[in-house]
Amino acid sequence: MNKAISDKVIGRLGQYRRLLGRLAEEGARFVFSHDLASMARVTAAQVRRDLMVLGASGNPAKGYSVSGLLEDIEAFLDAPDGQNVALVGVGNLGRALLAFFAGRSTKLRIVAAFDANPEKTGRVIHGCRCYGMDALEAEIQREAVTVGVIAVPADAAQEIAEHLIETGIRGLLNFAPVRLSVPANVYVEDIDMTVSMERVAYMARQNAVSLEKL
Amino acid sequence: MNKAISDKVIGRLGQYRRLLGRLAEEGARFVFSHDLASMARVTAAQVRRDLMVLGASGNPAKGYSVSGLLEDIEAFLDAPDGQNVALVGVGNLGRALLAFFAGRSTKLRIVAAFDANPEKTGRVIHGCRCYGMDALEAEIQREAVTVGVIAVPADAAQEIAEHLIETGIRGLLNFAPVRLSVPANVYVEDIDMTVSMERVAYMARQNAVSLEKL
DNA sequence: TAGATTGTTAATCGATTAACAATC
DNA sequence: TAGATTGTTAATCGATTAACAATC
Repeated sequence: MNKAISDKVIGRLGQYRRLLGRLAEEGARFVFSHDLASMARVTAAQVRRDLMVLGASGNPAKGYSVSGLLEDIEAFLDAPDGQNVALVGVGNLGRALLAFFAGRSTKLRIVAAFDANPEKTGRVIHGCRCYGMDALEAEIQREAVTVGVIAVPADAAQEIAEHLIETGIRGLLNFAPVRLSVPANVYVEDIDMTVSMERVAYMARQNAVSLEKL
Repeated sequence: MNKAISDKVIGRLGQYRRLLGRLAEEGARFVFSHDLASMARVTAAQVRRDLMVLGASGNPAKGYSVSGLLEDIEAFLDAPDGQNVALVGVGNLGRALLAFFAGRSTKLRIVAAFDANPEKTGRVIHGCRCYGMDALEAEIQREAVTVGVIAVPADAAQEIAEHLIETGIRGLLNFAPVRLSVPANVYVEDIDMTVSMERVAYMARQNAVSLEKL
């Protein structure tokens, strides 16, 4: 029924949560839509609309309750029992991801890492055990993994994606610079650092040029 | 004058280039819009529109020339003399980025890395020299850096961004999970892995649920 | 030629924003 | 109360897609 909620809204809710967490630490009890808006770089109307979608409500005099909003967003975004994540590819990027997410959240845990290179398997990196590719299916099922992270070279990514989907995974975070072809019931988010870097470079140049014109 | 070109188009052109590079390696001379479309997960009309914006043209009988398109996209996306990039933050992620971009492109080079931790400076990592923060301004000017990559913890990111902007940088790729506040003439692209991971987890759950309903 | 694709305009779609009555 | 914000609908905006004449 809440199928209509787009991934953009989900992303913004994630951002609001982070800001609210910071506000809660600072001891703030209430927050207005425009405060969240300026911190998340969206409009106040957008914030109100997102919170309306969420079913959260505020008060014209005080704004929204920080703790209430945090609870509402958590109830919406998080799986009650958390979700387990598997990482494939323990190269530089893979290890950075393990470090980045280690202990960051109790709801999303990278519980297993996999690599084709035997030198990288059999150890524990940033608290995560690394297995060979032959252990993939068994470990994913044992740990009830629902999210896969692909951090392998471009030419291996499609095969790995198919392998992960076969085990039942329905969400992939893909760092390989290729477009994966997947069934419609699998969500893929691409983080394409090559494209991002090129885009930033182009836009930087445009901004530098427009500066010269002044 | 080509100010109207959005960053979305820039991103797609980057993707087309990658696909075209692969096609060129395979020896393909010509390509139809629908071939590029299926590989880049967009519509054929979208591809034609993007190429029209670029000023490239094709032929109803043969399609587009692979090499011609590559040249056109390069002429559009790349700075003739290349652009230099500076990385700030030589942690796990920073080192992964150095490895990822090392030797990948002759047009975009990470020419200097900076870190506040003296243990990380004074060495060369994946071909890139690492400096202390005090060398930032001098090195950026010496190397004529135009793009900055921020790979520091969230609480240091805003300060670093301001520092980079002071040196004249107009494009930032930000991996820190904060929204940077920057002047309008600075382009920031956020790669927020926390938000991405949460979104994938949510969508994976939705897809798993809709699967159960069948 | 017949059939398919390009180039480009018009129509559609979805998301964002503006607006304002209701509320505190 | 007066002033500001919330909740929500209507208007706007921009990007995507459909459509089709021109072209090979």
